[in-house]
Amino acid sequence: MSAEGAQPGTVRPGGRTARVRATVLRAVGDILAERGFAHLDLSDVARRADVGKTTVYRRWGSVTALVADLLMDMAEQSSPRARTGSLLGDLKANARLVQRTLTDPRQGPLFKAVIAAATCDARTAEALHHFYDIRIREWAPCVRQAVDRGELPEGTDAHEVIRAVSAPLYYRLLASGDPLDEAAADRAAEAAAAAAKAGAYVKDRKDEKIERDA
Amino acid sequence: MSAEGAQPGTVRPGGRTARVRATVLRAVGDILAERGFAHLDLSDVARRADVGKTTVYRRWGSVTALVADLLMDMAEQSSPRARTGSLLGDLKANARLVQRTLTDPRQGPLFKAVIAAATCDARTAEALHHFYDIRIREWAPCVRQAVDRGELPEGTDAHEVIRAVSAPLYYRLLASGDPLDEAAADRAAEAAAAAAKAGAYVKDRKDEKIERDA
DNA sequence: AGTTAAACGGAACTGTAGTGCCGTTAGCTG
DNA sequence: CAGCTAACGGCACTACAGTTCCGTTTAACT
Repeated sequence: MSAEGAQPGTVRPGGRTARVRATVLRAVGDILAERGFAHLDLSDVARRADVGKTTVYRRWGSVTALVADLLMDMAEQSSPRARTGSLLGDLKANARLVQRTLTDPRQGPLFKAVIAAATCDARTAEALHHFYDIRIREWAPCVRQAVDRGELPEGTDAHEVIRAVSAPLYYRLLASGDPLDEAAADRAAEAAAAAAKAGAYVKDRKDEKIERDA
Repeated sequence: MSAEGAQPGTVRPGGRTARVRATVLRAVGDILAERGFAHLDLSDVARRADVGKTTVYRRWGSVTALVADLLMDMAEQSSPRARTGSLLGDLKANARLVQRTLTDPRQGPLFKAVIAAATCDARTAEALHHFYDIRIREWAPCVRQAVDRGELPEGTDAHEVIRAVSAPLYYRLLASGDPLDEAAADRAAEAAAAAAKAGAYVKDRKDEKIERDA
């Protein structure tokens, strides 16, 4: 007898199963990139991937689950960090990378769609957070090295600095709509570096100036 | 004869028409806040608003158009800025306001959903950008006053500083998933203030250090 | 108050997304 | 390489979102 609790695709992950997954995720990415999250439905995915409709419904079952799986896939391909020798150089390289990704004709719309999907479902959101966690971990050493070199104060939260570089770019992409050019990327990097040098990202500041209310 | 190009609701905007719009937008907000963008469909809206299904389809016609109209409505209610007397005080007040809004049980999910909708449609995105443009204009004077007081360098881009306060909070909400607490808000304000003081948001820097490549 | 047509709303219709059934293909194990 | 069954895929079915049609209500203007 088989353990009936197992999800389809987990017992025999290779061969055809893997091929179907790759084709389907490719189709999902294509649809998200060119039509956006709102126009994604499972029937359409099955048609585009040239795969049985039943298969898509059985293995994923919902739009958000599809996107979550796509994010798992995206999380595996990592892009290595820069090593320019200075904090500002590294942060600018990171900012430029993010900026180029978000303005790319395929990646930009894709990221928009993936984030939209994550707002609708907890599991998808979790997959997205995992994705960014990996990317941030990849780049955090830049900041730690800057601390070692004495460029930044001791106790600086490396992850927080890396996030500070991306944040303004994502804010432009999703909220304000301001242009996402190289100047914006450089500015994001410079601002993060300046704030970090001023100690804005030093963590666990128990020695903070005494609260002065009441 | 009537100009047939006119959109429904524009010729007789008062009375029942206005009442229907208010009820429908209320229902849209409710659904977005409690179920998210993916589960919003026009039939459901009509049912919840206790309004003829035909009306919703005729006047709005799509989910994104509904959200765009909701954003028009949201843009009208503005929240006045703080006047604490110092840049950091004002920025912290702004950061706290954004943080409280995004963690509010109704407003938080609503903002997520609205941003998700904006990623799927150009007109909705435009409405969202307009919404943030208004909010940012409202708070920009804080920064200009700080320049006048000599707290910030001449030529500092006021809008950019205000955006820099919100950006990390939205990044947490939508991308990284890190906690959106008061500490995060204070950090965002402090980082923006520090970067601004360092001159990271001075615009039109034609006197920038000479490019040194090739 | 009366007139006009803008806007609403009920009811019937249609296309298609989502589901269930079952036979076929092919991945893993020994 | 043979057997077992996980996983796929075609087909028929269902439910409901989205559309059309037309009669009713009522906002705007005189």
